[in-house]
Amino acid sequence: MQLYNTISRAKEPFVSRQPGKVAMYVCGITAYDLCHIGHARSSVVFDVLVRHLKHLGYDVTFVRNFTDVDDKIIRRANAENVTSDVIAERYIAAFYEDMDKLGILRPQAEPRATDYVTEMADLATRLVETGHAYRTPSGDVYFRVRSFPGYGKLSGRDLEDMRAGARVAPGEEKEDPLDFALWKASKPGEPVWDSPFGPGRPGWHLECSVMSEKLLGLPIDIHGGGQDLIFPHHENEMAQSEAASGKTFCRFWVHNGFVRINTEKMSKSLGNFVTIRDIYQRYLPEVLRFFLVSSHYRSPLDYSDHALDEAEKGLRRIYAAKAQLEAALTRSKWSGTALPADIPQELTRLEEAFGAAMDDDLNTAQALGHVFGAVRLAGRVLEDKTLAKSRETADLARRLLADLAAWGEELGVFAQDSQAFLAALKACRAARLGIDPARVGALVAERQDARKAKDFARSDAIRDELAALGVTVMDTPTGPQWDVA
RNA sequence: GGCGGCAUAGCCAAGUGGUAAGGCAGAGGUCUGCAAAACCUCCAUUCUCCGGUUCAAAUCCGGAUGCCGCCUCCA
Repeated sequence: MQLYNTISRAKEPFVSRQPGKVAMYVCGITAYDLCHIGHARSSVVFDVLVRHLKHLGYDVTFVRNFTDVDDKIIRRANAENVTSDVIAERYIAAFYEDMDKLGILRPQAEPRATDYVTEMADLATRLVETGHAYRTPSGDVYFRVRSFPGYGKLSGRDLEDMRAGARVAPGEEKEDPLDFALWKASKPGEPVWDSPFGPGRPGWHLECSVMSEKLLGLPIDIHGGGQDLIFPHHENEMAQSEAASGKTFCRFWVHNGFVRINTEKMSKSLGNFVTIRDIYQRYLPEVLRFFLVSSHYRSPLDYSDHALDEAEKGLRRIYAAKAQLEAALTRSKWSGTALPADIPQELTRLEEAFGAAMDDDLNTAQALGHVFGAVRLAGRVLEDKTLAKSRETADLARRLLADLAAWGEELGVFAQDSQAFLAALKACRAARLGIDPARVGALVAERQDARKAKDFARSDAIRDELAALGVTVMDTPTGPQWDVA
């Protein structure tokens, strides 16, 4: 497959360091608050990447960390008068709750920074010994940026440009304003560990360097995260790891685009974030996931209720097609009518196109276009009264269902029982719009009585009443069905 | 100030040299008591604007305009 590599700014053919095996590391969350849609996007993007690599036959070792020591966690812990680990545990549990509903597969390892403090101090020690880092009188340890010639190669800037940046303020004890902390001397009210540098705590960038090397070995195949991590986090990780090991740190750097709200980045600092839980109150988790995979992972994605409404409609149509295919297969007698050859050929084309889209830097938006192609194909065949009875149609329907399952496996959608999903969706939409199912049910029954009595004026009047509530009625061979308009 | 990205129909969104996927909305039709759903058909001679390269450009180059991001914690 082709994968866009941030460091080369180009799509490259993905080749793993070891045939058939992929070592992948993604920066996880800092556990200090509930996750928002931006976290959902990042998680879904790398989940889809893992799923696609597995589909291609790779044995994927996926590591995603939890940052459980950090300024923001400490601040929150102090505000609530509890320890940092209480805060971290709380938000890690919340993370799992949110992400499990989104269908995010669990990684092979989920290391926590606090379990690797000794190794982090060791790495800092090595860097000091080799001249890549230095200690300060107050007990901090800084990475010496100018000791690493490649600094800036990931984010595409050079040291002089960065130094010219007006907002880089020199730290009092730093040799260079760009030097960053590997170890911070202890301060009152902060978690503390012993180290060769005295009591303190590790800097943020160190944990990913240590845990990726320890759990995966260098060079790792894929390192992922949001685009906001490119600088300084990933640049610093790479500098530390490569300076210490002399090896390439990572072969493919993959970064997802931001979720925006009113064309601005959604972020904690701007305060314009919507939590995953906010969404779950009004939309099914799978709707959120479908929305997230409906555009390319590197593009900015504008969040709005309207966009989720559209995703919901699209997903509903696919599940409705799945239900229709399943219903068609319940027929007991089949005819020998031949299906026109172009129909299975069209499906073959769609199957190939889906795979090609996924192989092209995970083009899920294009892949989804082919899913809809299959949905239309299913409708076309099932709509034809003669073809619908054909044994060859049954074969095609089974193949379409298998395709939907396989495609859904890669994208992490379409896996639910179709009837259960459609019922849940209906209930969710009714609740969102304040529609009372009992009242609707009574009106539908009343309308059906009127229809049986051929009192169409009355039945149409009831339908208008239902429409005013936001409900549409469908008369099917098995009786009336209603849904939220 | 430095570095980078984006600009495609009413809305969302694929498409990196060969003549504009897909979804939503909309119009007409089939079906239906009428509808809805589903299906069929239609819906960008054109890709922010101005130049240039080329037989050929939404796609490459230069410029303009607008929006966004990173440079500070951030997926």
